[in-house]
Amino acid sequence: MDITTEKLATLFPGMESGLKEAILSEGHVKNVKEGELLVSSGQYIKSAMLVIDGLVKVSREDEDGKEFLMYYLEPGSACALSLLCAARSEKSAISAKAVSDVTIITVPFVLTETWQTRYRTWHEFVVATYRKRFEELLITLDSVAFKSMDERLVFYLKRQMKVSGKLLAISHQEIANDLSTAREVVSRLLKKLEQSGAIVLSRNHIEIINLDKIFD
Amino acid sequence: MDITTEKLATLFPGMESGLKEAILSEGHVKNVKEGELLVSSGQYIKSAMLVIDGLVKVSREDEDGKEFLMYYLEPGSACALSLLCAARSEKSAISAKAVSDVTIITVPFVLTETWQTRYRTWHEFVVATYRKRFEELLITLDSVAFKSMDERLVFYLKRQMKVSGKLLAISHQEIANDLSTAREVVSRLLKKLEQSGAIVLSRNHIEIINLDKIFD
DNA sequence: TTGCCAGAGTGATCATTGTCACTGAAGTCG
DNA sequence: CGACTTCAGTGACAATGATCACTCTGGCAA
Repeated sequence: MDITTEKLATLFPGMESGLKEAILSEGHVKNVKEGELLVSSGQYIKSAMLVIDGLVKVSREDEDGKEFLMYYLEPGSACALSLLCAARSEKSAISAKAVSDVTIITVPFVLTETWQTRYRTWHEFVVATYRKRFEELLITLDSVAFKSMDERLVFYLKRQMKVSGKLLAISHQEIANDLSTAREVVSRLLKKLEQSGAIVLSRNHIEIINLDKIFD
Repeated sequence: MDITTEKLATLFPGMESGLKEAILSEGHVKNVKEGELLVSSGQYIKSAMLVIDGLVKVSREDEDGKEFLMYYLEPGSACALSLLCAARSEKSAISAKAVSDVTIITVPFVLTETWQTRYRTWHEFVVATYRKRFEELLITLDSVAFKSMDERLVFYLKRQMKVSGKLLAISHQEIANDLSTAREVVSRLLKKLEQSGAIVLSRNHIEIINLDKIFD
């Protein structure tokens, strides 16, 4: 893929032009096919990653393989983890997976560290990224801590709708993984939502009609 | 309380001396009594807060008053929230409470923003703080997402022990709040821990004997 | 076409947690 | 010393979610 300064300007509006040029000249463009992992659990990260195209799903995994959706990264966002590099974690770890075909730019940390002082807007970008991820993580935490499964499912479907529209090509099993529960539970709750008219179920996909009537 | 540059140097080892002087001259020292709130839920934050003395408990609250322990702030740490200022949040919010008598230094954001460029070590401190809180939040999230109540309780007691020693002056109700569950549940599980010899229960306090035998 | 398989639906049952309704027990303050 | 209040213990029961054991269905491949 060909990435221009204009493209970067649209994705990262606040950045000064010198920084954008540096990203283009120093960064490595990388394409990742749908379904592949950008970061697998337990791996060391030594580059910052900027999402240019596609959708990235960031999950947490525990020691025995259970996983858990944290948030999605859309074009114009960076992987905070790559920035914070929580690498030496003991038990649980993080994985990033391409939901669609994805294009990213990677920049070694050695370089981004020098950017911190050289480019004011890089620093701003890093702090904004932290803030954004922190907030998303808090929202995720809220839903786990305070909500029951049916509410969490509705919340999940709303989030899915935001990133991929009203027609979701996703299996019950996958939803169950993201919510860290069992497929049967998801099936039953989806059935209830269908009966209430909020969604329509078909094999391998779910059509969202209206989730707003459900709760709040 | 009298705060010297030496005191700051011990608490914030990495900081350049100019920054430490700036903190002393520009910051406001504030004492908060045990049990009082530094930040109450839903409030706007317009200053950074550096913890000098005492222990601060940071919790999340949802719309109907249920709360939830996020992490503790010890001397030498900053409130990331004050740095990220997630103020405009809709439903849930954050509160910070003094567990013991606390001394903090507050610095208006207007000032800290200029520090970002003026003092390299301030920027480093901010990023390190983000990273630290993010990791702690992830660990909290793990325990909620993957663990059952008895495991979470043990995890909680271990964390308490780290911040306040083997003798915990805390009621079952308070533990229940922190874990976002019911007092009865906590009572029952504590009883089980006592029977297994891991702790000793008394009125208004819990003595920790050995939590290591319990789970891994 | 037939057979196979992954995804989905469902009932039965169990374990965990939440809720209710109490009883005691230990301060504490007039 | 009562009278009150707060904290803790406990049994009974409800509700939620996890697990097991199936069946059913549509699509794909041999």
